[in-house]
This record gives sequence, C-alpha cells and structure tokens, in this order.
Amino acid sequence: MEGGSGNNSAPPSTTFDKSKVLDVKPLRTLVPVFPSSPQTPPFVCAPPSGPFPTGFTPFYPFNGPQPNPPDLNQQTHTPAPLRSFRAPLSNGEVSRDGNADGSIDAPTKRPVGRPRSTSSQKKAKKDLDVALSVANTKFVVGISFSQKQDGDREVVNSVRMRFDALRRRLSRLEDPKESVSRADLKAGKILMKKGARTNARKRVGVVPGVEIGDIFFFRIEMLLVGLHAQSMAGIDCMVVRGEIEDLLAVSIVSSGGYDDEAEDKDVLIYSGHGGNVNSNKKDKQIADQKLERGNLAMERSLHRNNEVRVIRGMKDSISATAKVYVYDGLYRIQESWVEKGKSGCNIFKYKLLRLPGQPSAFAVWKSIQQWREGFSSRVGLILPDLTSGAESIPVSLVNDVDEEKGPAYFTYVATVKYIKPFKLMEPSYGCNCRSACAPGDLNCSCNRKNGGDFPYTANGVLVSRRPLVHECGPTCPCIPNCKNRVSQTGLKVRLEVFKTKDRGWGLRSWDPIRAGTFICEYSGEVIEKVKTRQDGEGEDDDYVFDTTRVYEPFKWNCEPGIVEEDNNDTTEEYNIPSPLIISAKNAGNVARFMNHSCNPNVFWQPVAYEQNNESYVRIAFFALRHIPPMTELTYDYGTTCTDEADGNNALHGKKKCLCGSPRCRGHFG
DNA sequence: GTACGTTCATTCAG
DNA sequence: CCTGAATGAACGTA
Repeated sequence: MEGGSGNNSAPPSTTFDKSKVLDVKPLRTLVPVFPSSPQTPPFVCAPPSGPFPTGFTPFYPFNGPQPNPPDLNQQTHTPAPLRSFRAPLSNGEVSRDGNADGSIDAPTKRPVGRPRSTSSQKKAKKDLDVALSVANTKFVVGISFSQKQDGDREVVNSVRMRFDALRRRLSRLEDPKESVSRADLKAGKILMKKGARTNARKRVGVVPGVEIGDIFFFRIEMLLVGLHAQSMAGIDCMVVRGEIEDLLAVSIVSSGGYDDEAEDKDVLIYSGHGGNVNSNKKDKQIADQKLERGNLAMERSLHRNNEVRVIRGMKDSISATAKVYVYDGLYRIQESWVEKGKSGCNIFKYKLLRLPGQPSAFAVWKSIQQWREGFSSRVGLILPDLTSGAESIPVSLVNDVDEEKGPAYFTYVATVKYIKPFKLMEPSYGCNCRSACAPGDLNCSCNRKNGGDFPYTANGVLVSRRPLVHECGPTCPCIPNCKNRVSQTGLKVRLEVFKTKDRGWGLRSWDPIRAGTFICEYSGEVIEKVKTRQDGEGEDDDYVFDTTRVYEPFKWNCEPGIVEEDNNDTTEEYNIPSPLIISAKNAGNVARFMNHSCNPNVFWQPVAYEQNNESYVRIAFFALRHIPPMTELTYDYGTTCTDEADGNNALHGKKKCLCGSPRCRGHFG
C-alpha cells in the first residue's frame, strides 16, 4: 500500500514473477520507469517523538460524546468581541434561537397571477413537511450557542457533512409521488430551524473554520457556515455601529448571472444588483440600478477599504445547471463606476483586487482548465496516462517536487483479480429489470437485497454507508448504465498520481468531488495472507487492503428519523460475508497510491454483485466530504490486530503517520 | 448536450 | 410583523 516512499524504489522485475500477472486481460503495463534519485529511506518505525492524542475521532461526530466538547453547555451570551465589524447579538438572533416553533406551513404570498400548485401536490408537500417537523424532535443538534455564533474547522465540517447527508437522504426519495424537490432547501431549512449552523454572526473578513479553497455545491451550504448569509442575493452586507452607522459589504458571490469579468485570477469586475437585469419576473423592464442595499454597501466598503470575501461560482459538470462555488479568500474594492449596460441602463461596477499572500484557490481551477484544454502543459508531467488506456479516462503521473521519475514497476489492472465468490444465504440470480432499475421498485431483487433502499441518488452519489451495498451484476439484464452499477463503470473523476513532499506518491483529483462520489475500487490480487518480513517472505507487502484490520468507526449517514418512513437499519458497520485481502503490490490501480490519513477525505465501502450466479465483494472508495481539486485523497488504513502478548513489539509493521491531522494517532498499518 | 424559460422555493433586510 | 428582492436550482422544452 502506498504509504510512503520506501516501496517505490524496488527493482522492477526481480522481486516478483511477472508472467503470473501478464497473461490476463485487460491488463496494461505501466511504462517501466526507474527512480533516478538515490533510494529514499524506508518508513521509520521510531517511537512517537511527542504526545499523541488518544480518543481520536476522524471528524466531529454528529452526535454522541465528543472528545473535548467545546462550550457545549454554555448558554450565556459571550460578550461581543471588541474587534470592529463584528455583528452584536441582536434581539432577532436570540428570539430566532428561542422559539423554533416550526410554523413551516405559514402561508407565503405569491405574486398575483402566478399559477398555483394543485391541491394534491400541496397536500403531499404538507404531509411531508409535517413528517419532517415531527422528525425534528428527535434530532440531536450538538452545536453549542457559542459554536453557533463563532465556529471553527471542526464545527464547520460537521455542519457541512450533516447538511449533505441530510440532503442526500431527502433526495433519495425518488418515488415521484413523494419526491422532494429542492432537497437542498429542505435540508437547509431543517438545519436552520434546529440551529445546526455556525458563524451565524456576520463579520468582515475571515470566517473561522472556513478555508480558502473550500467548495460548496449549494448556496444554502455557504449560509449554514456563515460564509455568505444570503440564500440568493449576490452581495451580503451588514450594519456596523461606530461613531457613525455604516453599511459594509462582507461577501459577494460571482456566479455569472450578471456581466462580470472573472477572467483574471486576482481581479474581479463585479456588477451591482437590481434593475431587473436577471429578474425572474415576467416583465423584463430594465431599469437603472439604484445606489441602495448591496450596491450602497459596496460603495461604503470602497471608502472604508474593508476586506470582502469573494466566492466564485462555476458550472459543475454533474449536470447542465449545477454549480460549484469556490471560496477564493479576501479581496478589497479598488474602484467603482457606473456604465451603460446592453440595454442602455446604468449598472454599477466594482473592481476588486485579491489580497496578496493567500493560498491560491480559483487560480488552481484556472490552471486545471488550461491543462485540460491543452493551452499550457502540466509542470512535472511524466506520463499523460499511467493506465495506458486501461481506464476510460486518463490518469496523469506528475512529479513537481523532485527528480524521481515514477513509482516502482507494477501492472495496471482496472479491477480486482482472483476474486473468490461467497455463498449467499439464499441463492440469487440478479434482477429481471429490462431497462434501468427503478428506485422503489420492489419487483427488482437487487432493490430488495438493499432493503428497498436504493443506494445511490440520481446523480450516482452514495446516499449512506451500509453493511453491504448490493449492485446489479453482469448477469442482471438491466442496461449497463443502470443507476445501481456505480462502482463498476470505471473512473469518472479525473485523477493524477503525484509525488508528495514526504509521503511518497499520492493521489489527487483535477475535478471537484462531492461527498459520496465514487472514486475508485481497490484493485489488485486477492491473497490469503499478508506477507511480512517476519514470515520470511522477503520484504513487507505495503500495498495491501485488508478487511480484517481494525477501522476507526465514524458517522457519515444522516441521523435516523429525519424522514418518517426512514426506519431502515442505519448501521454503518460493515458486514462482509468473508474476509477479503487484496494485494496491489504487483498489480493494482490508482487506489494503491492513496495514502493514509487519520483525518481522511475518502472511505471504503464493501459492494457486492453477482456474476454467473455467484456473489462477489469488492472494495469501493467514496468521498467522505466535498474535496476541492488538487487536494490529496486519503483514507484510514486501519490497524492490524497486533497480539501484544506474543512478545513482539506492538508497533511491528506499523508506520509513523505523517498525516498532520490534529487528531493524528501517530502510527498506522 | 446546451440554452433558455418556468416554477417553486428560502432568507434576510427594510 | 409583513413584504418583496435576490448572481437558485430543478426540470421541461427546443
């Protein structure tokens, strides 16, 4: 397993029998490349040099005990910080927290003449709302008052993951009669009402826990973490009270709806709002923009010279209208002017400059776009496709940190080999669906095996972790792009294998990745037992995936009871019919390059499907949270069950962890 | 597959 | 408290 640099310098052809792996299709061999640099040292097994925290949890748990609950019971108002531009606790804020009375059926005024929903639709919607409202009472928030006002990284991640878990769960209901439209809004509404948000107090500048480069797929997500507190409007502003009361812009979203110029990575020409430029009203009356609200705030911020957060919105490839938002850090407004728009009406324009010294975010996206279009070459590119066509999309091999020309020789296999079937409790011959298997169709035996709970959303995103995901297999008659074949259809995310600074080769993506996205399976050769030096088997096999290791439990699924009929087993403990050990030392795919982290962004999930009336289990990797482009992909390797009573060093075979997470366990493997 | 219109939402400011 | 503006998002149609 790629855990460090120690394995990458083995001579390519002397340590294993190539013929054994070269006669099976569809194999592609990686062009042999030899490290030109001196051998890098193998993994150090030195004892930890400092105190390592115990009681690790991979991320802030949704509920249940927390290692160090920060201010969990604090109910008193924290005094408003003396820092300028921080919104004081308003009465409105307190009252919103206090009386979440759930009046979700409050009538909303519609513009006259707008067609109204049919009564049956309204009834269905109301029923669902009531169900959601009832479910809310069981909902454990676990976010303290002070965390709601001012967050940190853990709270921000917790809110974002909880939002998406809930959104996926709500959008899973694909029976058209019960379909939830705008699951994002529904999930956001529930979380808002329960106070499961953070950084609710507006502020100028940095939002604690939100990092430059963070990505969002819904406006509501940015609202929940306090990055941009408007559900639709592009300019967010706040009133500051000082010697004179002032209105300041705090954040803007550049989404392409207006005539912005967003070509330069450090400069943004932003248009003011209003004038019905992009109104969804029937009358396309275009008017001059007025110096009010957001426009006024931008003008005041120009004179005050305060920092303005900039979020860049872009088209997401997942669908025609989907967007992805990238937090690009702090800018300052340099100048403003008024110009005539296409229709001849006045439009406010603002020129913003990015503050220097910030990590790049949008610039990374620009570079990737250039590489894709071939306008610029990737620095340090060694191979455009290390799979030699074994995958349907290329995987680049890149080294921009040193001279090493590639990992040690291995054979690229897109899927696992020598896999053994396991016996099912009851024999199964796949489903009988003619076209695509339909979620909710209990005539489909694959659906029944999944407890009637379709594992994926319409976008092919995993809804929840479960003991075993049952996909349709090669002998199911449904169409090849049936939605229940996500892990069999090959790579969808554009990946690259790259040289890390201190952990050998690693894996990362050019594409932004939504939580729950399938990344790859763990390919390789199924083996009976892990080879170790101790057993006289030569060197340790570090490219191993082993289901019998001990894995740190973590919570990924949405809380049970959010949706009324959602009473299925929500356990996230895996149930694998028989242990599975895969070695990718000699043959494997991109998964062999994924490094370990104690705070990973990827997790594995066993997936079963049938072939010739037998069932097989494979290991599929999914994104644990949203992953920005060029962020290293990591998962938790787990730990071997070391028998400490046998006199051996309990750390034998374990490797010093370099993941750098605050909750690092110190060792892994 | 993209482009555009329609529809139904939500939050916050005024 | 009430109202409406607002650089949403999904979906249907061309």
